[in-house]
Amino acid sequence: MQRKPIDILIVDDHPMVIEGLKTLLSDDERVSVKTHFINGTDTLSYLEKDTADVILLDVNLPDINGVEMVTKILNIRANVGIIGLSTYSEPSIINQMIKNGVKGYLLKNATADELVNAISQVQQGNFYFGSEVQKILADSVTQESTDLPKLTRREKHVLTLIAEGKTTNNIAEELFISPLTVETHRRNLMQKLEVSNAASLIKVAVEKKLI
Amino acid sequence: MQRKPIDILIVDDHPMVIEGLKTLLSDDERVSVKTHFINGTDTLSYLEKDTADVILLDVNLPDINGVEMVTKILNIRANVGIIGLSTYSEPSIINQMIKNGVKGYLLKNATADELVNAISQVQQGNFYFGSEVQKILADSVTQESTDLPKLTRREKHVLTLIAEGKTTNNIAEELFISPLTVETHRRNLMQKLEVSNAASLIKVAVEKKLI
DNA sequence: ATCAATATACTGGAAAACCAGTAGAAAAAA
DNA sequence: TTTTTTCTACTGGTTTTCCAGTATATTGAT
Repeated sequence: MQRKPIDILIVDDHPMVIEGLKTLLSDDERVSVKTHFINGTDTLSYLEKDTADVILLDVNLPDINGVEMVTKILNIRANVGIIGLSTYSEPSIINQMIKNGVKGYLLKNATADELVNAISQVQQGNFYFGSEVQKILADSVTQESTDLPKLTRREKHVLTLIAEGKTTNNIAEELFISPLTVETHRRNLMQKLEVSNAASLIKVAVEKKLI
Repeated sequence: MQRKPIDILIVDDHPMVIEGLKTLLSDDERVSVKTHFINGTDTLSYLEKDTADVILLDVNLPDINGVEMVTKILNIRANVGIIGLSTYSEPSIINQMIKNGVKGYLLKNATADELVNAISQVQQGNFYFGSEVQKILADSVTQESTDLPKLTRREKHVLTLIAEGKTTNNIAEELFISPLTVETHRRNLMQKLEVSNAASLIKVAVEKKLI
């Protein structure tokens, strides 16, 4: 029994990846690449008129970031399955993507087999994550929330300024607030992030990809 | 006059990139992809027995880093043209690659045209850099050496410890030296890296991929 | 063997960061 | 509207970093 092939949409700004995916998928008659886009905007406007079964979505698009893309896509087509694709594995991003509703996630070193597997699983409504991705997910559970203890907007702002190497006084000038206030923010940041100096603060900020 | 096609070697650990490159290059009869490898070791042992005209070399291989690969390849086959490939543009890496002898550098969002162009230029002994890469090179000239002003081994070590958020005294204990010495190192580091506090120091260290 | 670079260590003083506690105003949430 | 959170700001005291200059032992290179 030959079923209708799964319609695939590829979204990636790298021509060589697009071609690669098409080639890898062309050998398998269960899937059929419908079309491809090299940015988020075009993808979304396409989805307004037409749809697909599964979208292979590069996380690093030139215009819209991957996490937002997931939300926007599912807003338009709630039934489409999204598989995230990225070169490197960034726990926080992957976690956010999953929260927003991706059904699968693969690194770009995935094989054709993994790819087709992921697609058919996702099309059936299941989840599929590459082996490396699974490790990351496991880690992020053990480390009980890789994501940061909610910082306020102001705190994040101050944190980025600290990370830029600005001194308390510099920051105070830039934000038109008292240096004492800046210090309070820094103190609260250190407390929230459980560190004891500005250096560690930046280390954490870098780790959590805050800056 | 139909010349002998340029023999290409692809080195990349992403199946989809390999397939993509093959597809993109298959349309052009001036080039011919000889074979491909997914790691550095296999590539080098191949080059011991056989050669190619141009190597498309992914900078982020699983076993050997791109910069070293260039040196090793040219050690075996001095006449081969190497084109670096990477997803993101990292000035320091690109600069090092060029120093070590790559003849071209492209980001993975390069088009088929750019790719073939780069290959034929490099094969003729010329240089070819993608437009984004050229911008970076221009910037790094203006910023007079994006690469770090030689740090001593000890200084690098101290820098990493600072970046880990350790205090001067911690570091002193860890290295069995006086806190005053650690401070001197830190001072010299700040001078060399042209910053004025530990926070910036870490920022720079992160930027330069020292840690 | 000698010279240069590196790693080590100190003094002393100024500046900035760090700690603890408090508290009013503004904005957001209930 | 009331409550809570966030942003703001202060006092006062401790610790650490930052700056400038100096100096010796240990490497490494020629």
